[in-house]
Amino acid sequence: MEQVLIKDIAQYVDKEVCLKGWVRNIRHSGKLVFIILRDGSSEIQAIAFKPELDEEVFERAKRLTMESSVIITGTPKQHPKYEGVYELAVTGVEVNQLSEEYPIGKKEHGPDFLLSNRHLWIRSSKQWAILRIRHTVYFAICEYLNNNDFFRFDSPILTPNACEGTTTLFELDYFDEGKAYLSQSGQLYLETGIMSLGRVYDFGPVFRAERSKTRKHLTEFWMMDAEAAWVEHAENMQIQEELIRFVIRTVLAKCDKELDILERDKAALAAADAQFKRMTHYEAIEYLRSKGSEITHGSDLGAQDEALLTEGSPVPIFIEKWPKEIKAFYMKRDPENDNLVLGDDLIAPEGFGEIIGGSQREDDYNVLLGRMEAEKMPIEDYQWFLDLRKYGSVPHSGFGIGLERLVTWMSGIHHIRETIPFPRMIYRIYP
RNA sequence: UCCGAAAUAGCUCAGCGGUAGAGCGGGUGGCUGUUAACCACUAGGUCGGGGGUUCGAAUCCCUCUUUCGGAGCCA
Repeated sequence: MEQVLIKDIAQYVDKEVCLKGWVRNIRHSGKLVFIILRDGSSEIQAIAFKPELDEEVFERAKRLTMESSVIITGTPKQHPKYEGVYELAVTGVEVNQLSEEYPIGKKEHGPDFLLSNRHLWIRSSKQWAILRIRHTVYFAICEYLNNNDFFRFDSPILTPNACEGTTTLFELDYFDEGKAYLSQSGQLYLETGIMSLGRVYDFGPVFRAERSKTRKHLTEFWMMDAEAAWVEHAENMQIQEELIRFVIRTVLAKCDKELDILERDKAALAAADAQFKRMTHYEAIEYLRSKGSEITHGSDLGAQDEALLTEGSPVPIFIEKWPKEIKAFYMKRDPENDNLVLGDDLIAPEGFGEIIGGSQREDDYNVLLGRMEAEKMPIEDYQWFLDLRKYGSVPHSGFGIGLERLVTWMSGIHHIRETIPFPRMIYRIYP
């Protein structure tokens, strides 16, 4: 008998098949047992009817518990009430392992309990949907980049120095070489790659020892950094926009069922696939002040400001040309205004906040050295980075996307902690 | 780190000075169409730890611990 996945069940109507999976829920009604079986690919209701089964098989079905692993044989049928829904008329039940009392019940649970049981929580349908969207977003990003001449260029996770300041690094002992740090961004290494491959990206975990406690922060998260030679500020934003719009389209096309499970507003997501707005930092501050914000020129945007800015906008908004004081040392000066840098942040609509930070990079040796000295950075540690401006420097730009932030937005969920299998937060490292 | 909230059955919570409660989950039984199924019965608690007030504390006060929400920083 053929073993099949539940997602393919429609192709096997009236043919006896074998399904291997777990019991999501079970209900009895006298001579009937209803088993919700899930197998990773999807779920189906299996029905054991006493008069049609051996006493022993029916008893086994009746004794199943939530999350037991089972091998069920049966015949797929069209559901008597719902068109396009299939159920399985059970012919055989083999218990692989009978689950003990399962901790996660059918009623609501608190976040502390669920996070402590994250290893089991991921089986729940919403978590299943989010993890599948994460998978889709991850590969959509790679697909777009691969199709646009970017090459995968993996940055190291163990690094001898900081990318942007030194207050938020996880520190560890590295043999006799002194301290090493967990990477908080692969960007500086990525800049070396463009001189070999032209356009490159990395995608992996990065670490920030910030004592942040919000629904948008993790201490370990996955970031995609992209970097391209000969690309300047305007084109950099164009690439970001095309990439994000490609991700939106891919998620809408491939994750319809997942979005339904999460009750995501798909129309809002589809509406974001249109020309993104662009605002300078100065314009953004003016706009926010006109809306009643107390924010001043020269300040960074707070969470409330980001929400206020995107309120009523169906599309993401680029904030570009930032005051140099509040942005990183490696960003290139705006040729039109020496006080500004050619950086851009992309703010997602619907209050999901910043999902991309990017910039054109400073490519002049002396200007860059000046910035680094002004910030009292240890120049000797960054000699390799400065070398890039000595040997065939080119205008170049890049950006970083926080995978979990993007998945939070796509999924329309409240908290970033559900977008990664095992979230790492300031007060949580188990399981 | 700062501000706020919470901790009672395995889970979600009610009880807020006078005998420890419900729903879900567990167990036993019933039901031929259930879909967070339903119905009956049943087991299950050092009320986060410590100290205090009181004739009497889950309840009031102090303290510690843990967690949650928010801020700052950022993706």
